[in-house]
Amino acid sequence: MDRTIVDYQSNRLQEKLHKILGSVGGTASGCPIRNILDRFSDKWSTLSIFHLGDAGTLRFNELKKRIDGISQRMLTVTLRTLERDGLVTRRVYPQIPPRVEYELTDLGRSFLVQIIELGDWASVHSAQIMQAREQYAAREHLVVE
Amino acid sequence: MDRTIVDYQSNRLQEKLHKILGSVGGTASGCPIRNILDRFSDKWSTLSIFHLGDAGTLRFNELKKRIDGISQRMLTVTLRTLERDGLVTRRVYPQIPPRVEYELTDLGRSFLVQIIELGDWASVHSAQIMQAREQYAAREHLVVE
DNA sequence: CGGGATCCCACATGATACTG
DNA sequence: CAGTATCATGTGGGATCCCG
Repeated sequence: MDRTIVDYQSNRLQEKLHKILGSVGGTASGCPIRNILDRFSDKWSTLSIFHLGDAGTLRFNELKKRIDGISQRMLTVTLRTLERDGLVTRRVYPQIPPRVEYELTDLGRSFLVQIIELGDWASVHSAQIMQAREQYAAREHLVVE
Repeated sequence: MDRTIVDYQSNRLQEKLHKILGSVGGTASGCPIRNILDRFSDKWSTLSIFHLGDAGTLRFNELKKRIDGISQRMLTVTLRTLERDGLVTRRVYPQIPPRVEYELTDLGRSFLVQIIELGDWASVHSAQIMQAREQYAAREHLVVE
């Protein structure tokens, strides 16, 4: 059930790890890998993709209602970035008042699968992590004598 | 080979997605899921875990040498957080000069597997994303008339 | 309705200096 | 060697106002 102990030493994973470490080597900010990983780390990006994945197509304000606490500005900025990276399509209907619909691309759905797995991991291990945090405060640090 | 088009509509994934959306619902900053996802998004955390996963055990300065560009302060802060969350162990040898070794826990190795998959996704799709970015600059936005 | 433009501040992070 | 403490800064992101 709980796969906490993982065979991370499998050739397959080691291979991927070395490939990644090679790619991120130069911390030159131009590094595309780092650049993409930043999308995963962005709170608003992940939430936007979760909701678009769930709902299919959403208008700007529909999305805004679903993402609790996001400001108009950040939703705009986030969606622009996702559109620029090819994860989301933006469709404008030239009518008054304007209607703009957002939807995941195939690439975006592929991305969604990844962050679902992340979220699932977090969900499964959250209790373990919360426990570690509690112990941390009241712990003597490990000392080898 | 390239699984860009993914069956993201599988019951399994939808189930996980709904579970996640339920958990992140209240954007109360105390939310453990959001809280954990922040670790994934942290540049220095992911790099630290990559290198610890690759090397097994590393001393403070060994790790610092491997993570290009990290400041002493940020490495300390990062390692403390990872230790607090139970992802990394910190072992202090009381000798002069001091010797401190860091190593992934089982939980940390489980985490490592997740970010390897992320990095792999980024690596596989980076060309596609870079291409999307180039097109974005020179594109007429999609308008339905 | 769906933004764009500004202002502004908190906080994350870098640089530097000191220490057991 | 492995930090801690202090100071400096830049920028992510919220609040607000305006516009087609």
